[in-house]
Amino acid sequence: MRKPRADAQKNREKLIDAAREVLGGGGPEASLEAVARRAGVGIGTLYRHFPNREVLFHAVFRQDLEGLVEQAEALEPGEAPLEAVRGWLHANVALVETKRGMLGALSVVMSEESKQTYAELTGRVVRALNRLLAAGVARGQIREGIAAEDLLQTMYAFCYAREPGPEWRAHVLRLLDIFIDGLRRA
Amino acid sequence: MRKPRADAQKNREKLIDAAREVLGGGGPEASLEAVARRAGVGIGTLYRHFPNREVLFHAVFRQDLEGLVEQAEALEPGEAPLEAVRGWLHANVALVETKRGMLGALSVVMSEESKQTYAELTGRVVRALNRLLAAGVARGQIREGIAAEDLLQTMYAFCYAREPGPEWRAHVLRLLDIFIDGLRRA
DNA sequence: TTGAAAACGGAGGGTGCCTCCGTATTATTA
DNA sequence: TAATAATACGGAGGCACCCTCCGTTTTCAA
Repeated sequence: MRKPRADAQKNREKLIDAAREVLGGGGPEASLEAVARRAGVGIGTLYRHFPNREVLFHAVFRQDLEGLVEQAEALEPGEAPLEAVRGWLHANVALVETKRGMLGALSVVMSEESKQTYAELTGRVVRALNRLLAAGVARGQIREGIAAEDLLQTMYAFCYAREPGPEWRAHVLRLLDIFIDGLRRA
Repeated sequence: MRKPRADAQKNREKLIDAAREVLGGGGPEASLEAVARRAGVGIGTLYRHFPNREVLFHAVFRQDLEGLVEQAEALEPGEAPLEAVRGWLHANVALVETKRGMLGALSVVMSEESKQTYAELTGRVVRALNRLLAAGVARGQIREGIAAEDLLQTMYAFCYAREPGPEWRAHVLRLLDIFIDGLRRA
């Protein structure tokens, strides 16, 4: 088993980046040939790396999710742990905004492998958020009895309660901020 | 302004029926050429009647909705008004089941005309349901303070709370039946 | 340096979208 | 009823996209 070729890896990256731009901007229906063009790569190369649209979606989404997870793990409670939480939730809302279309197009059935990957990633997020929450509680800044899952669930509920539109993000963030303010120790 | 041609009207009907079958069964992405074939009509005829996919969706949906409205208006309170309500709600769930994909594909922006049409149809449904509810209350069979809008909202909430799947309909109907049982005068 | 493994690109066959226009059908007029 | 004008029909054709296949090019390792 020889070392993977460098050009293959580079093209893979280029394709994922191109897909993020093209499929994010033009909606999940955008042409895969446009993605290949944007990546400066032949259509055959795209299909070799990603045998269908969905696999490509997953690759983009997984990479973005990983970024978000790392961001969460890098957060330091510092002076204002609640503000750290707020910032991270805002970033997550932004991700939902760009990925909504793609996520809707993902089949409900995932491979065992993807399921495991996602479970692991959300596990890491939950641990990171819980660490921040615990720090806030220890400092007497955040009320007790709140779990990371509560935050995530609330955030997704706000995201999906309203249909996409020009005001969507502002609306979601406003509700979210009210909720976050409610987390402060009275 | 002469009388509309009979063949045109007939083809329009055939196309709507074909669209209901093809787009209902094969999902909203199914080919419009398949719809035309199924209707036994040229593709040009389809496009003359329905300049794009969405207009065709609306036509199918509007017709189904009209059927449901007429069904509601035909209901007689009779001995068991609550059972009449239950039957109608079940029919509505069935409609949601077949139309879910299509509805999702409908653009959020509708013409003023469609909006008015739908508003009028739901108005008629509300009146019909309220009539049944009032009859039930008068007979002492249904608790007071329930409005048609409550029923519709509850039904849609159950429909959209769960993702589509093999158990979807049974699950929705079960929750709905529990709710309806709760409407009985204690 | 060299050759096999790995990856590349894009032509090609299939399908769908939508338009356009010559042909056929229908309603009206005489 | 026959002629005519309005209306509708069908499907060929042009374009884009999907995906596969394979001759060519690049890379890695011996």
